[in-house]
Amino acid sequence: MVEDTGDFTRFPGNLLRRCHQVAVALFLDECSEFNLTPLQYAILAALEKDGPQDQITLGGATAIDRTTVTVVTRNLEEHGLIERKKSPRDKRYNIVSLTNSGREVVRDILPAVENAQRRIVEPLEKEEAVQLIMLLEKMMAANNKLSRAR
Amino acid sequence: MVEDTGDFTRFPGNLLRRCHQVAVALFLDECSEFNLTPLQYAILAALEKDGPQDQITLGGATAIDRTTVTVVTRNLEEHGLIERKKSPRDKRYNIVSLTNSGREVVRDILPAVENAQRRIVEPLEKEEAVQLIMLLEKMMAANNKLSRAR
DNA sequence: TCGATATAATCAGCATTAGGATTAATAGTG
DNA sequence: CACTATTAATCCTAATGCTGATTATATCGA
Repeated sequence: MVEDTGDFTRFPGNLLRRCHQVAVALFLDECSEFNLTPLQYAILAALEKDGPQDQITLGGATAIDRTTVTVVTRNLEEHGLIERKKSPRDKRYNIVSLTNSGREVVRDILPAVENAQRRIVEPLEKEEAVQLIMLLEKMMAANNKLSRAR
Repeated sequence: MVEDTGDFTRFPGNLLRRCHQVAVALFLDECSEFNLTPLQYAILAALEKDGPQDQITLGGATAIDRTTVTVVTRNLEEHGLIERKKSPRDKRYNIVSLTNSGREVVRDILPAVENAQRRIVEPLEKEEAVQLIMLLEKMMAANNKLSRAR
């Protein structure tokens, strides 16, 4: 019996990488007309839900690393979907807020985003999809502290 | 009833992104002394399993995009873990093979890689972990064609 | 044989993810 | 008040991932 050097392609880490690839591809496919990436959408959705906030808070709400938040928000600002202003109280903070244009986009894109999410779990039975989401949330909650963007 | 603009943080795509983040972080933590990333390991493991092969085949075996294979193999070559030679039969092909040093590393690192995989699913019950792997594989198999690295 | 087609690898460019260093600003302590 | 520590944002670097273009090579059909 030599066969216990597991097949790497079936390791959880590798499966998560590939499923994530697929999820991004489906998102981009469904949302192509809006020219928004998953991260850009996550930022806009967080701003719509919780209102204007600084970049660290935004990173916490979306689980996006602080340096990535810098890049993504700069990009969204250049496209006119958000504004960034230094807080007058504490000039270290950039307060990020939706523009009217951004508010419009984040609403209009929602059906496409939901289609993408549907397609991601489409190969699964309904109960399986529910189960998957539950398991992923459980894993994530426990390993919360491991990625810099809490 | 207004509450059907779902919470983006619980969408499958977002959960997959975050779980993948965690998986990469755990891999790097466990394997830090070997200075190998998950993709570098995937390439070495595929070479150990299937022997010397061209970059397209390698990309197929690991589900890594062809341009990423170019970057990762160049890096591994610079570190002396693999060799790349033009096939004499067809000079379009780079035939990639493990060096002795690479063969050594891919064997020595295995326990650390397995520890990482264990830690990824550690928050789950044993049957839950099995279920998760099954569900991820099912999703992936069905959406196979969606990412360039088949 | 010549021309069109196909294929492997690479490159350029952009987005995502993170670590580490730096800068600017604030807060806290003696 | 001055010195220290902390914190938010940014920059640099590097790895991952994909699109599209280019180059070199090979193949197939007329």
